[in-house]
Amino acid sequence: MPELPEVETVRRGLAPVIEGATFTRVHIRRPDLRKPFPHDMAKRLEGARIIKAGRRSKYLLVETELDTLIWHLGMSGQVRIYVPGDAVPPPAKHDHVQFDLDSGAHIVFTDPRRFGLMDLCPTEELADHPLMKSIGPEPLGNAFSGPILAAALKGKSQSVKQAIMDAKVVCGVGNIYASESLFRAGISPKRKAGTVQGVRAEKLVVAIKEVLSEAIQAGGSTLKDHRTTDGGLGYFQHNFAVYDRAGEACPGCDCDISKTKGIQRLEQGGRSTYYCPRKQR
DNA sequence: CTTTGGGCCTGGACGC
DNA sequence: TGCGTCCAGGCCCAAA
Repeated sequence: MPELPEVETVRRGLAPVIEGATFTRVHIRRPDLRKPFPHDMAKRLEGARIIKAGRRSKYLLVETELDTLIWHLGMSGQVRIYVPGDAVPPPAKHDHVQFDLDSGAHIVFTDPRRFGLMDLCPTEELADHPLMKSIGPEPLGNAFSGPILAAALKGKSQSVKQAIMDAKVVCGVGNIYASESLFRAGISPKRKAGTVQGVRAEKLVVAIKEVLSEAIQAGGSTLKDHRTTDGGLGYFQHNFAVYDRAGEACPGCDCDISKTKGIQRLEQGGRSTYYCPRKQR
């Protein structure tokens, strides 16, 4: 399910298809996902021209002349794009929302677990929207740096893994990329967040930026023609160093796996963490 | 204020 | 084949 790279991949797939187009019809096939849809969502979008397909954290932001559609893919959300001329199949069980555009394109949102979310907000009030206003720095932006991360972690007693998954510290880092980033930075997921300062914080920031950027690159390669897209993982899962690899050797491992037992899995805050106890301290 | 734990949903993988 | 259990990429909220 979508972490930031997957959401960004979807955004890049959507942008050339929807920017400049106008919603002609919005089909809403159930009253809610994680939260109820705005009661007038279809009415407010139909006839509105799309200015931009944006993203903040893991939220897609479809900006129209008046309102911005705030769109979260949840755990299992997928977006399919049908360009003009494509046949749109009849709605499947979990196809909850469909957008028809004046260009003849169609966008279908599928979300079996229904942890996704859609809301509307007048564009000029977006920054004050409850879902937007307490989000921390974008991991790929210049405002996310070693000193900024160190300051955000200072005094925190929780684990660094849980801390970097807190969107107020840095947004967009989910369960997979938290493990991957910590491995790359050589930092134990169990380390107390407050002790990640100075060079460690700098290394972690670099690792997060690299891991997310590489994942976006890999995701982008799966939709070269920008015809279809989905909320899946692209090809990056083949590049996971530690995630879901308990018992395996980590990349570049030179220890005796029969003795060290390789990559370890542990549970933090009810979520799985994967790490190498020898390389991460 | 920070931190933890439960809850929201369905489906797929696995063991018996 | 079926049934139960566990697990899954996110996030909010109540409670401590």
